[in-house]
Amino acid sequence: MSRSSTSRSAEGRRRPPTIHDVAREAGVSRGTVSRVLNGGHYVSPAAQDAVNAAIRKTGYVVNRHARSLITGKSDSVAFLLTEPQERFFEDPNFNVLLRGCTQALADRDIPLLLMIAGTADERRRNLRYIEAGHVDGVLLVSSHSGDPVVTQLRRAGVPLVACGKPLGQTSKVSYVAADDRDGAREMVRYLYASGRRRIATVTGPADTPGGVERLAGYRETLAECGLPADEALIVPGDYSRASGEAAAGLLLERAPDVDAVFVASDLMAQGVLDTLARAGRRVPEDVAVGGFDDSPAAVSSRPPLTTIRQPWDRISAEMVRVLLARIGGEEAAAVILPTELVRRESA
Amino acid sequence: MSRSSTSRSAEGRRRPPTIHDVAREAGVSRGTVSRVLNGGHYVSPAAQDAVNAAIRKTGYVVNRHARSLITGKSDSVAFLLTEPQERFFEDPNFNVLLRGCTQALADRDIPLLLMIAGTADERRRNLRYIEAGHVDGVLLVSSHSGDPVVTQLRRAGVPLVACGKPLGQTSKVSYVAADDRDGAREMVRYLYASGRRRIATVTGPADTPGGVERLAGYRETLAECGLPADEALIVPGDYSRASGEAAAGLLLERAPDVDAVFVASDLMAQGVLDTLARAGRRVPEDVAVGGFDDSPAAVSSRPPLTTIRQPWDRISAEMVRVLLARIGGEEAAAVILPTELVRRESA
DNA sequence: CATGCTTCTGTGAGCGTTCACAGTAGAGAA
DNA sequence: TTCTCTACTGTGAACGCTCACAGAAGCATG
Repeated sequence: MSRSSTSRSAEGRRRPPTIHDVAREAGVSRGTVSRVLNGGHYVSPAAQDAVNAAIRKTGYVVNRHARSLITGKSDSVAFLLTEPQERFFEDPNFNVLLRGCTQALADRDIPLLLMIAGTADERRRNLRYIEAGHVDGVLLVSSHSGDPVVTQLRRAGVPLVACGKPLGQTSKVSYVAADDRDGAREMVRYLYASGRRRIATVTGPADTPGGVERLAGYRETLAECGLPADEALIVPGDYSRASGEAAAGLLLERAPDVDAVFVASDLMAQGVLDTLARAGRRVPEDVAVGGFDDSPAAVSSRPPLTTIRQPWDRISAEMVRVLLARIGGEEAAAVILPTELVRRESA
Repeated sequence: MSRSSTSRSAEGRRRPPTIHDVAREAGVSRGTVSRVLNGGHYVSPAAQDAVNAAIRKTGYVVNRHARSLITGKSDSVAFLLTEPQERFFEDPNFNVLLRGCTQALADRDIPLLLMIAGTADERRRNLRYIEAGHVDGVLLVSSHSGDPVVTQLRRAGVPLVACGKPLGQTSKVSYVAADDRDGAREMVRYLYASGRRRIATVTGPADTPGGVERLAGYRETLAECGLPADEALIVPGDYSRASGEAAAGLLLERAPDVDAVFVASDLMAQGVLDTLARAGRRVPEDVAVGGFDDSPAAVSSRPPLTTIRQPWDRISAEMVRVLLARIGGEEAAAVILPTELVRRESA
């Protein structure tokens, strides 16, 4: 029972106080301290105060490992990114999402483990870690369909919330997404309302929900406005700036009379602007350009982009909320959040 | 001793196998399994094989909480960001750094906890968590001096590695940084060599190592080249694009004959380019512009930026290496990594 | 006065590891 | 033979917490 100083690091960290120390200090038992720590039910006010005072005095902080050992929960969640790394770098949305989630979790005192699974090997390793129960749940960012991670996590019974609707999932999995389709409709309607009649689109990848939904919204709105469906006006992209440049080139070739482009991401829209500028088309006079995301790129491009704002702050907050509910035993849920048209100079 | 199925989540996760199950399966004791898990010293080859087979068969994964409880180590590290949030969004370097660290840690099977401490309240909370010993060490990203976090962590004896030299630290703290001063010298020398004689600079904040060192390199090189030190040519910035725009405006006013600008970050350089374009100055014909960082912004700006590449991949790898060494008991260390001039069109 | 109920408190057990220690077997030396 | 040394193995005791349970009050009800 030696109480001798047990230094642990090179710098000499002291042994932190345990629940025992607090109990002794407060003149109560471990059980009572534990009850105070976990909500204070069935604890007398006097004991409450004594324990709280003792906690302050001793500087006690609960040992999460010991707690987790017995509860079987880790009180932490993973933020799992299964994108090829370029996208992580290029796409500013990830930053916003990541920060939002970190924040929302921090408010509940839950640490976030960042996991990046670009390669198959990394995926295996991270899955192994997650399936071992080292995290209570997973915030998944992986827009591509056919991602084996979703099915694997579901099979393992790990609570999961995806960002964006996971395509090709038979059974229900929780997700939070912006209303891509409606956002696209709003933008195309806006372009139409401002007098444009040859409205093209640069789409996202066909295996991402954003790619699919935004294109669908585009098509619906054209029909709604009585504009002919012209496949020459639909050019595929992959969300990268370079693909936007290329798509615009193709578009000018196939449909030189184009007077508006709805681009499925701001980054691609930047590329489109570059190409249009090189081709001598003025924006928005000759061609109006609408983006999607309202990322920092939208403000910094010349001219600044009229775009559809995705409510990333709300998305991250909702992802965390839904995940925690799911961990708490609630059923899977889908949350669709409204988007908003932001008018700048490009359209 | 009931072995009944203990479902833990809504989905019904089964109780994972323990070291006991492995031991039974392999026909050895817990101790032997534990030894295999921890390097396999003093274990017969036969036992080794039996245990490994049993691990594969049972799908055993060590319970880190139980291990941590007894070892007193968490086998995880924190990535602590103490910047105001805008910078996190704007600065693409953070992304690269974050990914690099995650990767380097993943290779050693160590999870990374992401912590963001913009406000004083967040700082307090995160420090509390860290000081409780929930992580073995901290990767600190906080360039501003006078950051109380550094001192506090040092006092608590938490192993720590900073990104960039922490200013105003009396005693030694580990850090990894690019050779800012030398990078600045190389750029200014390059501008001089290409015939420029009125070389201005837009600096970073004076309370960041990058701000201080890059300015010092600039001054030294001017002196070296025999150019007069003209304070009108030195304009302060804060690394943001907007501050670059403003700085360039001020500069054109104070020194209209400027023929080159060394800008302490690519982001600010973008702002400088904007202002120069609006003022009708051609780049690089009238004014050469040199950036710093070689961030994605350098490629996407018009014209693409000649800049100084910071070896972020190596920086993150070194940060992790140094931190783990420090956790292992080694002394504090400073690592300075060389930069590299990247020639593009702006200079 | 016994009985039940509610509120509060303390205690032992056990979560899954590692660690220190005690032991065993076999090889080589005295 | 006996002793020592090395290589290996098993066992109890922690680590710091929560949980289930047992019990002690206090108060109303029969």
